[in-house]
Amino acid sequence: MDAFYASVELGKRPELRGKPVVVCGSGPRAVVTTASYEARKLAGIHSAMPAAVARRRLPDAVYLRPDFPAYREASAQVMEVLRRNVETVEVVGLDEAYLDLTGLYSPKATMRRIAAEIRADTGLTCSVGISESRMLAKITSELGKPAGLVVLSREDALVRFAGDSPGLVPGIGPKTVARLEAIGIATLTELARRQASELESTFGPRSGAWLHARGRLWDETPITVSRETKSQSTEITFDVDVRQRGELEKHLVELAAELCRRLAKRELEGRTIGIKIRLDDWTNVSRSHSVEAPTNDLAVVTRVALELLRAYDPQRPVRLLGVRLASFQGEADPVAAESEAPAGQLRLGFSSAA
DNA sequence: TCTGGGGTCCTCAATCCC
DNA sequence: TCTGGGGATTGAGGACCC
Repeated sequence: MDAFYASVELGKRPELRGKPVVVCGSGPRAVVTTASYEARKLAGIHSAMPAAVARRRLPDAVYLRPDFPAYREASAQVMEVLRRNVETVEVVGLDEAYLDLTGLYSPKATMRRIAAEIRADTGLTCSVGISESRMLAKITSELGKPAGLVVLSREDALVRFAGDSPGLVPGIGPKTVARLEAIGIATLTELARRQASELESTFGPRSGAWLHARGRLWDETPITVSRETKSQSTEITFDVDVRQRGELEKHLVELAAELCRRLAKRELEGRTIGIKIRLDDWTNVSRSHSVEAPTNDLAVVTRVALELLRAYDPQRPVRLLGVRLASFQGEADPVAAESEAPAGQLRLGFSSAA
């Protein structure tokens, strides 16, 4: 979806159309969640940018608090359109999905129709990429933003992106780009030319093999209809770093209560209770402990979380505090039953409606 | 006024068990 | 009995994504 949160806001308040709109939190440490294309164009505002920087660059933009219930509602409508048109839909976050178009007579016509339906039902636009794999569909969908539809084969992509940074591939982030550059790899073509053995010795067997495949824009990740929840967490970044242990413990108790409330709602129970701490110097620390039996019991989660905090006993001011539960038991979540897309002999096209 | 919140997956080391 | 090699599990840390 294009500038999803901002676009939903524009639907709620059409009088803002054409103006730069930025969705972000209100605190001193808030970051930008979404910027409308006007805000991007005018001042280079993008998601994850500190809200304070955005306000300095573009004081006259419209700044809005996120309204997640509205985004969830809009997202559900969009996904409903996808599911009524295509059998295998993998939802990734509120504003992105992969569709298995294998076997369709005309993937392009189908996606044009779906995009039009989404627009008719929700007033929102999306960008579509159609290609031979999940990864290529995603890369391709970026080319058409906003509201575009692009079809690109792997063969054409290899030519088109030959001189681009490997960072173009989803999953290759800034750290990996830097490590690749350090061994003389700055372009996709250079990555594609390296032996698997060399990449494996630098990055380890799994990551090396993965990079070797991605360098040739090769990807066989299946489209999976639904995924099991592996963990759930709640965290808070304080407006001002916290030094007092008592205050930290008070926040931890509140976080545990919030987490348990959400876990209970989804009937999730887990064995591994963890805490996460970010200190003022940005070092991250996590501690966890596994209990005998799966639980979402407030008393147990709170007790273990407090024990972990007391054992670690932060020696610097704390910026962020979080609680997490993981190692969930099998079929606790009714919507989480795993199901995989049919393998599809003739992989004509996958598409991403990112 | 520098850097959110909610996730997934991977690596590596230690430990236990077969 | 000694030794070694695998798995599986835990725990910590980090990269990455929406």
